[in-house]
Amino acid sequence: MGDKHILGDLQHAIMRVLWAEGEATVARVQEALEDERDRALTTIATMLVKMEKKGIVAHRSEGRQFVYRPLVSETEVQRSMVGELTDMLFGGDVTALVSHLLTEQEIDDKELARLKALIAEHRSKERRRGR
Amino acid sequence: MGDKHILGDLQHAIMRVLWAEGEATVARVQEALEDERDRALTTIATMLVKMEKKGIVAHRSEGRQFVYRPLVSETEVQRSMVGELTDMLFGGDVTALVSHLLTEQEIDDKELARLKALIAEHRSKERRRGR
DNA sequence: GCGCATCTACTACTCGGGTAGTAATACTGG
DNA sequence: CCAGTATTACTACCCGAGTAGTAGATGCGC
Repeated sequence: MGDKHILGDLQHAIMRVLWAEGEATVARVQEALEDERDRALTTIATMLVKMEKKGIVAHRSEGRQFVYRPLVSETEVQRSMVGELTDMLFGGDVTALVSHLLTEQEIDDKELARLKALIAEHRSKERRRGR
Repeated sequence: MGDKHILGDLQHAIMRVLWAEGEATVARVQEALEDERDRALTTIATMLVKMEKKGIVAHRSEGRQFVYRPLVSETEVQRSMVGELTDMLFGGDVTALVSHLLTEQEIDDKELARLKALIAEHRSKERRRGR
């Protein structure tokens, strides 16, 4: 649970397929990833084995092929990885990260407006929850 | 320049020392990192060689020891790594990242207030620049 | 049933981060 | 000048991500 769900590129790409489809065979994963890059079936299969060993996916047999499903949610992975990065780059200070986003990452007025709305919305949500 | 300044844990720890001190010898870096974890001098030295090969630090000789200095700024590294993560986890959508921070990462009222202030400040800055 | 296609299993290799021992070298104190 | 110390150079590992070939098993078409 509280594990480090830090995924590499391919692992994450595979997870995205599984999250989107609920579950998928090796062939299906490969197919879904085909436009991004062409990888051998065995590459996907090997990776899935490693991922299962790590405990982030599981499989069941359907006929003679394996159907894989995710064991961690996208949100969990996001939390892990964003948290990791925030710690590493900003000493765990979330506002420092947001500040960086505002000043160093290109953000246009439209996005800024959405951010403002997000924060306003969040505040009211907090209040509604009785904070 | 536009390179991928994606650093591992140790590399980043070393960079933090160099950023803080401007430049430092191997021994100084090790000393600064001592409280975090005890690593052999040669570990730091080897890493610095690899980092120099990557082009993110450089050294000059002072007597018989090397004095290393950073060749990339902290901001550049933050931009690279935050950008990378934003692409990987949120399809490049910065507002999605902020939204995640608001809903999934624990943010208290004080931080929220600071965020609001940040955004307000940023907006006025934009306006001042004539956007 | 034979042969071909499809799958998984196993094995192997590259690469970069991380860690460190040992060798060579240069300096320093007595 | 000589022994010990500090410092870099070289070498060697381990590990996990990623990539894929080959082998072995299993099902399918005819």
